[in-house]
Amino acid sequence: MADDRLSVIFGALADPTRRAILGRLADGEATVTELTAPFSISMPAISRHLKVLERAGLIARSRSGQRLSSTLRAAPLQEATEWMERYRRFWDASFDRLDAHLRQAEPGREAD
Amino acid sequence: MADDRLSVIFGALADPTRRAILGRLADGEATVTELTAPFSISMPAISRHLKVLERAGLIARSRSGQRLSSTLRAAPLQEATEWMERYRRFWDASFDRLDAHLRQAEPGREAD
DNA sequence: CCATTACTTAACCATTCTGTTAATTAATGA
DNA sequence: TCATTAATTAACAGAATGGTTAAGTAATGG
Repeated sequence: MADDRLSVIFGALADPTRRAILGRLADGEATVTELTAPFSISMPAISRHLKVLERAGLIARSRSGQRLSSTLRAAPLQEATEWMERYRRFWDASFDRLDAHLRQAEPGREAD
Repeated sequence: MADDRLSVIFGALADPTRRAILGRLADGEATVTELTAPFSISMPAISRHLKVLERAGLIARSRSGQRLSSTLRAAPLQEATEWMERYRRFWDASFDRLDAHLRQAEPGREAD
């Protein structure tokens, strides 16, 4: 995967296990053991998913004794959303001028 | 990559070349040749990027004679955005109740 | 028809990803 | 101090990714 910021963020979100982990963390911080429990994969596998999420800035980790807790950090989701905003006009009801431009560019085709 | 819908969408967005292609298509449809021009990679490589985008529903393709045009389809971005909405409260100013819950879950830690 | 243009498919290669099990490190607590 | 618990690191395997060049397919136009 490319190592630019958005690629790292989208890449982190491109895995259902990692998205499920974020879902769990929305209910509050959790240890690696707790995050492993709901899944049928090994702890080392979860450990590496957490590293991917951490690299993307989607979680922060803090040790308290033996336990290593992960906390959700949603700022990167905002970055991702902001990137997508650029395309919002393509799915919005207010399609207007641009829609016209596209139709004109290939007159024979209708939007599906 | 997992083949569930969101993974396919996020996976498609996790590559800078593919995001650049979407950026180009925001200005109107384009042929494979036109999409290849700005990059230093081969046409077969672009062709496969387009397949990935098509699988994600991010582009639609239509042949008109020899030319095979790609058009932006932003609906999947809306799906992705809707998934992220679930986490909006974590980056929003209106942090309120949830923020309190998180602080309580690990009293010794402050949000960064 | 036949050369050219537009694009895809095939075959290959290197790298990265996701999982495994086994070994290691670090902190606790009896 | 030493066994236990929590988690990471190491070493490995298989599949997926992203690029290449070469070959194949399809439409055009002279």
